[in-house]
Amino acid sequence: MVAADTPHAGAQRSGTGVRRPTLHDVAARAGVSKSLVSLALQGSDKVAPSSREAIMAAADELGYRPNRTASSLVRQRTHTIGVHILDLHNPVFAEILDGVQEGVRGHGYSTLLVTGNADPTIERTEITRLLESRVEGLILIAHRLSDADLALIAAEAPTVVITWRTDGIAGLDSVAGDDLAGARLAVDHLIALGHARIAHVSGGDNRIARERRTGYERAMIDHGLQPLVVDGAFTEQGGYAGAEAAVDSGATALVVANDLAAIGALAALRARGLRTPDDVSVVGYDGMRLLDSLDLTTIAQPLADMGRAAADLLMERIATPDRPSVHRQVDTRLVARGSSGLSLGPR
Amino acid sequence: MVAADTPHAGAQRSGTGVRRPTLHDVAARAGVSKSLVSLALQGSDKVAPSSREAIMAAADELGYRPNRTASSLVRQRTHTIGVHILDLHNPVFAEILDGVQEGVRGHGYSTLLVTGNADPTIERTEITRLLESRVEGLILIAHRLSDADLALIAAEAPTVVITWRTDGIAGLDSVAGDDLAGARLAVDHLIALGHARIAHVSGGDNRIARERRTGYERAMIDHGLQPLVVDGAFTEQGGYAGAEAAVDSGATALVVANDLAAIGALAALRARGLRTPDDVSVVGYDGMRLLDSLDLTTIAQPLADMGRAAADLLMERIATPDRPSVHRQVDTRLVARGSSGLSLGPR
DNA sequence: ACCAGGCGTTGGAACGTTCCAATTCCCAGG
DNA sequence: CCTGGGAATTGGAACGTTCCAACGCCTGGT
Repeated sequence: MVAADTPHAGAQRSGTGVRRPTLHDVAARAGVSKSLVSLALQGSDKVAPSSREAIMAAADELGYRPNRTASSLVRQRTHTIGVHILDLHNPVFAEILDGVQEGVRGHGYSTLLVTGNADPTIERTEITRLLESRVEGLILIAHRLSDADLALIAAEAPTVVITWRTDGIAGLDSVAGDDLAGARLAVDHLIALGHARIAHVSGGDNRIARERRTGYERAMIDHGLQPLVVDGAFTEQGGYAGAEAAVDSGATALVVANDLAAIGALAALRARGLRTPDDVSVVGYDGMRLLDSLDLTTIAQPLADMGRAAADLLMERIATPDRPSVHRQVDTRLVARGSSGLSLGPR
Repeated sequence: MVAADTPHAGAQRSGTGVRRPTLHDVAARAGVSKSLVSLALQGSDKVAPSSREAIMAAADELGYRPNRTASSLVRQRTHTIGVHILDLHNPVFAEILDGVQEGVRGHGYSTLLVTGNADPTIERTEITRLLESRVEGLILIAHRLSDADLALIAAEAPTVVITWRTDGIAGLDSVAGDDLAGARLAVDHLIALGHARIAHVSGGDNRIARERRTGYERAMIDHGLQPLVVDGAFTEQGGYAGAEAAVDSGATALVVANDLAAIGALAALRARGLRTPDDVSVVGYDGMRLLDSLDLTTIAQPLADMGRAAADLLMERIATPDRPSVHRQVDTRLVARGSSGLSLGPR
């Protein structure tokens, strides 16, 4: 028993005043130097068993908790990676995030999470914050940044973009499916079921939406069919409105830009008294888990795997910062469920 | 122009070697002391305009980026709060997280996010990690910790538990709806629609599930009806299996433990060729956004608001660590949609 | 001509670690 | 009895900030 004025276990209140015990305090109580405490706590084998015991006991009694900020400062490593997520509302991103979490935890990293609410300005400031916190890498689960901004960011920290291919930026890797091919899968599937009036409910004006739309258009043309694109968005509301417009134009099948919008489309059809798939077939895109229960056909991507792959890629780049950029393409496949079925022919 | 050996803007590669510029470097280039640079960067008004300009220019040219870890160390503030989320797969938690993010960002905080995958051991180690990172507060979006663990944690950092009321632990506040009353709302609604054979698909063996179950049972008994509880879980699979068991027992209406399970229940009914609400009515619990499109009746909680409320509570407690514990109860209401309707009477 | 006082600026200590170089201690070998 | 050397331990510098006390300088009042 030493130093009556050092705080002791559990006693300090959460808030003001009472300083948390440091290495010094533990050292004083154990009767050794702070260096030895540091060594012991790191599990070094050059600490005498007797000292180790005394140190552990002291640390325990004081409720000592190492200070990572101090440690980070001197080691020049934070063991933290920054994650930016475009939109927490979309379960798809949450599923990717889940994979990311699992992947980085496996490597002993924590995640600092930010959202930009799809606003490039907020996105930039939030990412700046991550950079100031000296994250060792960055994973962007979709973003709205320009290539120039992206290059600046990637120059400061290894970065992985999930959701679309990004080439030609040093220090940056990407993970994505092939949206062109995926959209074609949907079209082929519906044609095989006998549909001809297949419409596309678009995802708005952004990179992924354009890609999927193009894939749809090309596939239609290749089959000698007339593309029909109606405006939508990557939201339930977007899918709802788009589906209405599409059936108004006489479509018997819908290739919807993403799953969320497909759920909205289904609601629109239901509201109109149209049955799925008897009257109108629907195919979504992304492959979120929930769709299984909703019996919705979709172009599925291995979401959690994408997150894990991004984590792996990032770890590799942290280890080898100068290696060339890598794009990891995940496979996209059609998961046929009840929302797509035999067409009853043009009405 | 000074110091030819200092790194210059954009030039340093992301990885090895090249040291990032520090206050010293900026100071050297601007021809002033590091103290003045620090002052200028903090926007102090006691820096001469000429110096300020020179400093800003130098910082810019060097691509200077303040180091938050160093700053945190000396200021004893990290401006970071730790968030633990039980399960990223459940959109409900994501919606709460979204509110949390918004709430803390408004106060200039970042979030360090971890998941424990519903395993108390992982949960503890992940939260330990947060504590070591010296987060200034903790928000637990559901957890599996014991009260003892919780008390230990709350003694180290202000903590808010979302999802159920937690009393009697110093330094800890909570935000939740009234599950007892909520379950009663569901029962009342179904009885008003003429149902009598109302079953409850439970959420398994955990605190919330028990609460909702008890609410259901009491409401049934108060109405002179016989409770019928079938085992389920807070997952689609749980709801699916539970719904099968319930209809086998002749139920015409289902109060399902949460929305995810309700979606599963709907799938089970569909698979059996039962129509909703004509054959069987279904009521979920939680109020996730998606349900609107799915036309599923639910006992709704203001999820994002709960997240924001937790953030506010945490900010208050950080400001006043010693104030008494607060429980913020949010209101729970029935949102009637198509999945619940008039009963056709007992079959 | 001198001094008070404000403004702008500066050096240095501190934050809590890690890690290197140096020191002490002890024992075996000569 | 001395010495060499390994094991155990230690002091101190460093990491990049913040902030305090103190400094020099200029201006204006007397």
